[in-house]
Amino acid sequence: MTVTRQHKKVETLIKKSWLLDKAGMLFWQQGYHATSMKDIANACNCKPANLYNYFKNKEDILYEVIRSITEQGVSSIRYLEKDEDTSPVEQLRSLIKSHFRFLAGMKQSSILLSDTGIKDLSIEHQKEIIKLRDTYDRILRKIIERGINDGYFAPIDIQVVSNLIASVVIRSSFWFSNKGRLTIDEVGEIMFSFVCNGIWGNSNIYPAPKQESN
Amino acid sequence: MTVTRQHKKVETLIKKSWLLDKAGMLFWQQGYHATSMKDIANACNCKPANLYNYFKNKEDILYEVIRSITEQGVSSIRYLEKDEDTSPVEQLRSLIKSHFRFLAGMKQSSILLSDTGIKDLSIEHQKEIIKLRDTYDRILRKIIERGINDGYFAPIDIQVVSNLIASVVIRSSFWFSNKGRLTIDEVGEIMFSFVCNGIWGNSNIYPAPKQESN
DNA sequence: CCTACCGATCGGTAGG
DNA sequence: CCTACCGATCGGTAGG
Repeated sequence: MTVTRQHKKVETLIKKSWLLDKAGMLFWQQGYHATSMKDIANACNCKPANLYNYFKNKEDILYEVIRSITEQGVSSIRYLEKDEDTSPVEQLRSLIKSHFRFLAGMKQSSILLSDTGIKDLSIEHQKEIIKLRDTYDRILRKIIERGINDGYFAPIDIQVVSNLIASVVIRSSFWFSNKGRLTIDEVGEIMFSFVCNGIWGNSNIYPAPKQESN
Repeated sequence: MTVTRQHKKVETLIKKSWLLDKAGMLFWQQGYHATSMKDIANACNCKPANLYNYFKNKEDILYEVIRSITEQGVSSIRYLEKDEDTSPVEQLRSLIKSHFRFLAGMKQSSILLSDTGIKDLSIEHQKEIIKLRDTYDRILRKIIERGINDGYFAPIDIQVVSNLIASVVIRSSFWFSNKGRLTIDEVGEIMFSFVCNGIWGNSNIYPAPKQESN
């Protein structure tokens, strides 16, 4: 009995995440408001009314889609949070490449959906998503801070520069194409080099702690 | 007679651009599909039917809004196109600061509307907008190319790096706030320094032509 | 620049 | 998971 009930529950969850995947694809392709419950139902081979057995309403579907994407994004770099041993430079490289790999790897350029869709969420749901994003920012800022303290990076404005770095990675998932000249990891490497050295610095030399001479 | 007719025409154009301003604001705040013709009419103190005296249909309004924004954006840096005398470094600084000033200066973070709205345009309209954007990319790439040839910048991947630079500027208009700690020009300066030197380089030294020694 | 109106579609519910 | 149905609103037109 209990086993059967749990089995039912698991099946429902699997089906639910499958529905979310279909809905997310449509939201991304057409936009939230341009996608009707009928559209979603058609993509899922069921009737609109059935969707209400899985979700409270349309906004609830959007929320679950965005939350899932955001959580995955944060998860892709969370392993860096507790690590205090690795050099900040290597951590930054990991963060950039991991996050870019995640963003560019999705068939959907999901970030656009998150950016525009957030305003269609209830205030409570908006807050939850923003809280999740803050985790990402916190990890990035901590790496930069350590890098500055340890003499790897110049004494830059942490707040602004962490935003600049995130901007590069996030926005790049926009123009990147799998069919292009370069692979995800090649672009990731160029991106890391750009963040470290800019367009002036030598792209083959990565930061090492500065000498305390001058 | 002719004078009166022209006068009429001018008045219509003024009214039209006023309507576009109102519509653009709504599209940006709520999204294209979430904004109804009635919403626009209400904001313009008229009836929905009247809007069809100025625009063919709803898509036409969106097109004119996006085209206007994109044209203004390109115009803000077009003065750099023919200039071959100024140093590429100074040109890059100008481009970054001009474009960022434009983006951050609008009450609307209009880039989001352009990004998401473009898919709601007809194919022909999409092509026109993309063509306009190409002008921007071309100007930026030319500056970088000159910078590399003249020895100001490292021999970087022009295509990728120009995308990275544009990403920084465009995405930054997202998180920038007028009520924040820094002014538009201060952030612009940090942005320029970041692009030139990365987080490793000294933020007070800008590129000078490299010596041909090694 | 308006009133009056159109068919189509929307998100969501009742009830099984 | 469905059929049947709801009131509300949509973009757009006719005609003046």
